[in-house]
Amino acid sequence: MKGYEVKSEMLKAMAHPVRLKILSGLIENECYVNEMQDNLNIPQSTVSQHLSILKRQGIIAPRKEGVRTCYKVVDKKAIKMINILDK
Amino acid sequence: MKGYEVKSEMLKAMAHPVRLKILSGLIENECYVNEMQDNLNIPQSTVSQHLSILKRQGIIAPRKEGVRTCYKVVDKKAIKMINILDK
DNA sequence: TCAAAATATTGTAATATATGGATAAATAGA
DNA sequence: TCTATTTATCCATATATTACAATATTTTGA
Repeated sequence: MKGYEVKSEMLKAMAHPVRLKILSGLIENECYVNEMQDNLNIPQSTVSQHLSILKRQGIIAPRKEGVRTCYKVVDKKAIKMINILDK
Repeated sequence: MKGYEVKSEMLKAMAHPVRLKILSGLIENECYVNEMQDNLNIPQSTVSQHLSILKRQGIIAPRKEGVRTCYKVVDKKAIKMINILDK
């Protein structure tokens, strides 16, 4: 059952409307947290927590640039799944 | 944001180890509830509830055969996503 | 009609997830 | 060093999900 748990963790990380929106955006272009915040219109701490869920699963990765952080999607499976959902 | 909610509902329906296992099995062969039960080794009501979550999302569909019910996967996207997870 | 078998539904307690304010940490520039 | 900016973390509360026993429903066959 272990394999199913790992897979379900990945799906769970993606299975939230805000996180799906973040991922869709990040697939188009990598993006800074403050930009996402403006785009999503939800509190900063909420954005940060959603990002940390995606990061913990290895779906996105941060790159520090001075005081800002730029995230991008690094998981190919996540990209493929988003594409399937979009069809 | 509506589209993201719809998509996240589908992912949430799939994002559980038992439901992933059910789906993997059903992709191989359609199957009766009592068979799944034997296979999963969890209470009947629990199996039934997982099936109803997948059914509500239109991922699987039942076919009544006498007193038994045979389920199969009817959502192509779900199949594709499972395949991606399996790679 | 009655009983047995298969499945669904309901009630509820335990657990997990989500939200947002408050606060902390890191960095750059004055 | 002090301040402003950006991001992360912590905490409490609200909401959602999960599990399973108990019960109901449906169907078949005696």
